[in-house]
Amino acid sequence: MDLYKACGDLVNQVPSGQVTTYGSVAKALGNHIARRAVGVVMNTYGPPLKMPCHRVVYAGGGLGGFAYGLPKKMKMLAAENVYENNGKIADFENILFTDFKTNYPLKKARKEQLALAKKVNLKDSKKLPNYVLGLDASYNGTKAYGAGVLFDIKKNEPVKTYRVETKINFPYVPSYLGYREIPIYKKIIDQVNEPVILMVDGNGILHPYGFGIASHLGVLLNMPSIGVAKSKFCGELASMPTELGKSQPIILDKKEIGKALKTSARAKPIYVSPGHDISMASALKIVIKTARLKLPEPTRLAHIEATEMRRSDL
DNA sequence: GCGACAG
DNA sequence: ATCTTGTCGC
Repeated sequence: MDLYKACGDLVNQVPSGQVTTYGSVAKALGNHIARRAVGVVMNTYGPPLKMPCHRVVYAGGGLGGFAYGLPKKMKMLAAENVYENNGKIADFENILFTDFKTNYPLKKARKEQLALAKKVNLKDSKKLPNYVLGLDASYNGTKAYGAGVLFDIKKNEPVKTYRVETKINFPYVPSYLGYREIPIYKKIIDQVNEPVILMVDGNGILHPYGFGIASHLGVLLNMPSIGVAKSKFCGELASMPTELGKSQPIILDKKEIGKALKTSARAKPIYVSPGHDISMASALKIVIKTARLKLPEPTRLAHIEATEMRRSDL
């Protein structure tokens, strides 16, 4: 699914003499939550996709942003008889275009997530592997650098590092992270021969639809997986964990969807949730066992590696 | 201005 | 995720 192209196809429908909003384009993509992603897409990928970014403005009629500067945006709009009035688009309500032709790609994606979410298994698979594969990605525009760190649980040490580079076609949209990063991780996992537990930078079932990237990846590849996030995506926690190595449940709709785990005395807790083919208890146990600093070693090392790959490639 | 939506 | 030096504190 190429959401960059889908975004370009929508913005190209806005006629000269009219404007639309970031949120309207997002709704046409299938979810208003993608409004910020629309701005990011135009800013980062607008030129190659050739879309009239200058016709996209804020919901209240504010001017919005422009990669080449606001004066240029206003000049281009003026050439189409669209003018500014005190920092707002004149006659905004009457020249607002929202009548997009679309097949709502994000609605399709959500439907797919909901179907796949039914396959999530939260019990431990017969025999959990002795290895963890920590996964993380770093970005420069449309280019992604992915790293996987194979980690021996018993010996408590990294064994091998995998690296991949790939083009991506999906922006970061909250609750759709899998569609952006799974293609990267698949390329890494293809090279791994040992049975592993996937440890992903992101969430498992700690997700508004119970289907974060760790669950998504685990179900698609039929592998046990764990999600480890640095901030809370959703749900409520009764109290903050204070003691090192202790956790507090995160509740959503009266169900426990994850744990806030204190792994460092001074840092904020991390958020652990099972992805697939693993229990909450085992997911937590493995994260605790592999954590020396704030983040568990497999993801921490993968993060360092992915960042280094990007920097050395500049 | 506040709160906040993983990466 | 990315843009970014030094600095405070355990």
